[in-house]
Amino acid sequence: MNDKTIVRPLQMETRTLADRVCEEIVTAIVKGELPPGHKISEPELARTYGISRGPLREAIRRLEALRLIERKPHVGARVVKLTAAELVEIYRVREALEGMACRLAAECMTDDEIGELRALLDKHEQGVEELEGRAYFQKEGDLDFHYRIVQGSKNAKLLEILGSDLYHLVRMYRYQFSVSSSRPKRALKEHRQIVDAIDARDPELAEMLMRRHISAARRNIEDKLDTLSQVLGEKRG
Amino acid sequence: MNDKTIVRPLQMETRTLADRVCEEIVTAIVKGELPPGHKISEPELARTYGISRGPLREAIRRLEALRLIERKPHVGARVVKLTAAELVEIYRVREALEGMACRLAAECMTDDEIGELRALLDKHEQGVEELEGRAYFQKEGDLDFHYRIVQGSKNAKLLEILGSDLYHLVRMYRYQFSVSSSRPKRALKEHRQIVDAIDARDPELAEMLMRRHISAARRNIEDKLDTLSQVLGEKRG
DNA sequence: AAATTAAAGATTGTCGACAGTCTGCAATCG
DNA sequence: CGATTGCAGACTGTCGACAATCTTTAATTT
Repeated sequence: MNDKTIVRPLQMETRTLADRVCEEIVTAIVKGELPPGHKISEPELARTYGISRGPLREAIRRLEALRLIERKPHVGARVVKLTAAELVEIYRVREALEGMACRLAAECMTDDEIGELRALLDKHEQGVEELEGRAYFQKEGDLDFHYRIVQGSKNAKLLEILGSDLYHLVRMYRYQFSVSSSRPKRALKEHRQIVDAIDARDPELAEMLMRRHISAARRNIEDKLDTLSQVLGEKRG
Repeated sequence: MNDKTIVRPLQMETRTLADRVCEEIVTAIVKGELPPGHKISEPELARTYGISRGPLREAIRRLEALRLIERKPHVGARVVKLTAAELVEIYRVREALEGMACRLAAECMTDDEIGELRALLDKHEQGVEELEGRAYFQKEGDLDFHYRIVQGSKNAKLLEILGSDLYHLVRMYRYQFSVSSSRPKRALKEHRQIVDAIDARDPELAEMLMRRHISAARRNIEDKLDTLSQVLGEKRG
């Protein structure tokens, strides 16, 4: 009960080496510094981060759990290549899980949390108007909104799956394709409808709206990718 | 293009040590040989399986990814304790994901797969009648049915999440609480309805039926656990 | 006697080294 | 000239050992 309770000077690295390196590699992958398909060389990365192969292998294992890299025995690890089909699959899963999250949020979210959600949307609206709504919305704002609703569901499993299995991949996709949400105003409007349904404590409406919202985004991606593959397909077609 | 296509004599252990040990520990945990809350001692387990701590640590990390154990830095790993609340959370997630899987299965499943599904249900019906439907149904038969529908969705992400994050925990719960599905005939009837909806290529009905099916199972668990905690709660007043 | 502190034991995190396997290149043969 | 085989290099999988941390026990003090 004495000086031990002082705040540690600079958050004395209580986390393990593997923890920190894992985080760094995650951002490196999401930002594209480690591009998809890139070979992960254990000795090279170990030198890069100044650690031994032991902790690095632990970090790599964790990245595999996050579905950011894929490993083959005796061959090595590579950064995942997100194909169009897989991205669509992810959006199907998001539709299901976030729909459920939204339903539960309408039941469990506190009034304070709903207020914060509205404030967040107001901030987004500013961003949409000021920047003509591409840069801000595309990056983290949108996922912020979705993440908070998942938190509002008070369901740890939902949070766990969405947070550790899916959102990293979605973020990676957005960074690398530089997707410009392409319908920021409409998305914002849909977000407001969703909050209204949650505020009205209408679980079924909230779920339906969220599912339509994500489903629309999925169809948006499907269209883009279809036209893209058509253009590319004509060459080898 | 010659003899290289012969089947390998005895599937020369191409998997790594960590792979095999991980599998063994998974079954040990699911079957309760390693009970919930049990401390995972690295040196002890290493001796048990006759391997070094290196591969064992890798296996432990994989178990952590499967959510079967929890680790704290510098303290160690313990087998997860499945609380009632967490189990209900898992069933919420299953309701969402398997509902979506069932919807997609109604669109994507081949007629052959549907036929196999019906055959499986016939086999289950025999089991229900012969054994008065407890032992067989509770163990693997039910999850077989659900797993096949998820496979029928042709969505790898769904299969990944359900297979690696949730089903192990459900299996563990069933082994350890020895839950006797308690409504085998009704569940079988619901299963048949679901297959009928898939066969009719009615995605929305299929999803709704699957969700109701899992939701009923969840309420069943909630009731049991409520009464159980009531009984236990009277002691501590 | 209870509580606090200090030391001992064990365990986890980290490291360097060795062995088995895969990849790529080169030399050889058809 | 193309395909196959052998070899060199690099890399991953595995192992044993050391250091840092946590837990437990015991002694000391109030």
